[in-house]
Amino acid sequence: MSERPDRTLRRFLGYDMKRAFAAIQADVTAVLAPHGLRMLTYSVLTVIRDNPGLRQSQLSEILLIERPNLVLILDELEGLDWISRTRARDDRRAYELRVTLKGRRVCDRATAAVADHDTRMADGLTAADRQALHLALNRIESNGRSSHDDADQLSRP
Amino acid sequence: MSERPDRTLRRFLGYDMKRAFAAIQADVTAVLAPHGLRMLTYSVLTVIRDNPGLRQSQLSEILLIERPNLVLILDELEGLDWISRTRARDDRRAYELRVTLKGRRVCDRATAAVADHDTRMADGLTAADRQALHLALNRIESNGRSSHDDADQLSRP
DNA sequence: TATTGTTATACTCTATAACTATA
DNA sequence: TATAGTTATAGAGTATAACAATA
Repeated sequence: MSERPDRTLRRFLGYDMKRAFAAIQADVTAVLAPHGLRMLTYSVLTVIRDNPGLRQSQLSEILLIERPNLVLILDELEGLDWISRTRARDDRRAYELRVTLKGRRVCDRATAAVADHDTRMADGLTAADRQALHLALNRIESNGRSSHDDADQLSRP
Repeated sequence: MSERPDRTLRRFLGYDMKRAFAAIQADVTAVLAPHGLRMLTYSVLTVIRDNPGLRQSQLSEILLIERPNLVLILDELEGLDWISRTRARDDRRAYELRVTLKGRRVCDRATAAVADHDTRMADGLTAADRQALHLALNRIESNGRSSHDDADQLSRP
């Protein structure tokens, strides 16, 4: 086996990103576990915390989670009494999502732990490096959205 | 719903990375599909192409794929006659992996397509931006490995 | 007729234990 | 006894179709 056995793949941003993200995911999963959360449940809880009264369909769009998959995650959080679903007065099909007092405590502690984790993962990067990384990642995300939109346009002319 | 409903999560590199990687993954999956490949099968094929005679356990370590999961991927590639498994002469437990002529053509065409995709996803980034991004991602991957090693040390003092 | 939330289902990727055959 | 490859299996995460209640 040669010195850099994945040299062809290492030229691609996607490959480096998959590996860097796998490292982050493993670490943040371990960080969240003691709080009773996973990446998905944590991000759902946090977005509801930031947007009281949010509907499930809105949450689904924000976090790019299909509505059917969101139902189970919300069932879990509701079962723990960390969020509440209350029927919307103006549209009785929809639920308004809110984080309970208990859920707020869990969410805030978890956010502190995740912030620590994030700092650790960025060790060796300057503030400018971090900022540039955020910008580059946002650019890539947006490039992906564009090419997806293009495909949509092509398939429905 | 507020203007930036995921503002808390957007502060974290992991969140931006998950979204950027999801965009890349969706795009590269669509790019590879016409070649009969997925991300996993493509990366396996490419690493074998770069390292003829590689053993499955080595491949497993390089790509961070558990050996049992690799077996099915190799079965698939072997079934397509894109790779060959031949018993090693010096160790009759192991297989030597090689890409067939047919597999080489598929792999090279796919690599050209993935290179295109990679360029598209990096649209708007300068060569220096790209270079910095590679370095930052490698740094994060390595930070992840360190914290994992630390945990290992702690659990076996 | 369209939308909100839901159920059922299937597919991919990942992870672990236990087996076989060789070493 | 240890290692290489394999089998079986289970768990996440993700995706789509179809349904009931409501708009």
